[in-house]
Amino acid sequence: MAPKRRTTDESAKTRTAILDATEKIMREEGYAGVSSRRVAERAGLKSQLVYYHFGTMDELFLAVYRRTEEQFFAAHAKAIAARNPLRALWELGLDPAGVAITQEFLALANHRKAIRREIVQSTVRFRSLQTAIVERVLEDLGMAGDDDLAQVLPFVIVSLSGALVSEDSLGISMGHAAVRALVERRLKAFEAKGGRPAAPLGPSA
Amino acid sequence: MAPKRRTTDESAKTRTAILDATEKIMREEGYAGVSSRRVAERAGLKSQLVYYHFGTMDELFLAVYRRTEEQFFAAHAKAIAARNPLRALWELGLDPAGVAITQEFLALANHRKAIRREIVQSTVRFRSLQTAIVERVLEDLGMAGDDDLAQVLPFVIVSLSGALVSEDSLGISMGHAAVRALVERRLKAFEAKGGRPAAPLGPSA
DNA sequence: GTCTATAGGCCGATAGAC
DNA sequence: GTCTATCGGCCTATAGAC
Repeated sequence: MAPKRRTTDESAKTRTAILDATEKIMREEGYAGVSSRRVAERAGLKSQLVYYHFGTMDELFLAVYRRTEEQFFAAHAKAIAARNPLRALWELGLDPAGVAITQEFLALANHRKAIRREIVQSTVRFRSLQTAIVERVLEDLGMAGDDDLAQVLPFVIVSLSGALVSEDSLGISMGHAAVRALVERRLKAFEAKGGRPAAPLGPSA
Repeated sequence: MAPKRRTTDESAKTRTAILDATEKIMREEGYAGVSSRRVAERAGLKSQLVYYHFGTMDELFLAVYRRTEEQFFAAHAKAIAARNPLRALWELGLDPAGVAITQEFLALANHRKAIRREIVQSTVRFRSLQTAIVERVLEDLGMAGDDDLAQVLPFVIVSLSGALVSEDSLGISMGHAAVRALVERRLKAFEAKGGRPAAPLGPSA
């Protein structure tokens, strides 16, 4: 088990080294590449220290997840304060580092119960936050009350950006330029407050 | 190594049993749950037979992938022939079975080189097929030549449906109703040939 | 084509010395 | 808090009998 009292001293340095090594391996080789021995090797220490500091591998994964979550939350706070929060959200979703680690944890959630609970909770929490951000944007545009749009926009932004980045990392780029161009037009329409989108996503004649 | 000459006889039955067992485990526990021993146990035979018939675990994964790919291709052929191919594509993307196995293979592609190549190729192939389907729909609507739309629509349809199903499987449903409603409106607009979408995804006043 | 047997490796996790 | 030593388990893959 992890010690209840973190002695404030140099134990924290070891913990951080373990967390860093775990995160790196997840990014480079996926969660399946993480083992106590390989983490320790990366961090330059013995594998048993992983168990001393985190108890089980599940708890290690959770610790990495919580740390990532905090960084993600901070990024959202910045997005709220941005000149165009929608664009900020879009660019946040296009960050390859964020997408890679998020997808690893999603895959992990698919077959580790303890981790699934945590991920479901935090996904809902972030979606709520994003919805709130969008609601404020809509308010500023005098479009308040369109609850559907406030829920749809974060979902679409996150899904599309995630898919783009994910395919990019595999070397697939087919159709990406067209998708980015479309989103760009929409974002500009929102920026030119009150403007109608350049081309509705459907038949127009 | 797998035998070059498949003796047409009962060897094929064993191969199929191994493929079935592998696919089931991937669906239920993810690719990380697949091992020669567990596959064999599921199929009611000895683990060494997996190596006799497929050589390595990588080749086993590839064999399962190719089989899945064929089924997916057949589903696309059906979609082409459907009354509304766009809706058929959307419903194809909402099939939980298809999404689950696709995501497992995508995760696998992230850290198995041999499998990545195959998946990248087939993703591009399917995207091309989907683009062709959409192009034909646009032609019928007298909207031919909008290359951007023909590329964007498949990407959006696949991304959004995939995200919906993926979250559903984790028990997340926040905003899903709104997204489905929006897509429904768009699909209806395409069906009512020439109709304008009910609500453009952006500021309208 | 299927069997038994086995080599050789990495894994999570624990016990106990210092 | 970090070390050495170790247990028991599951893994990929191969050799060789039938």
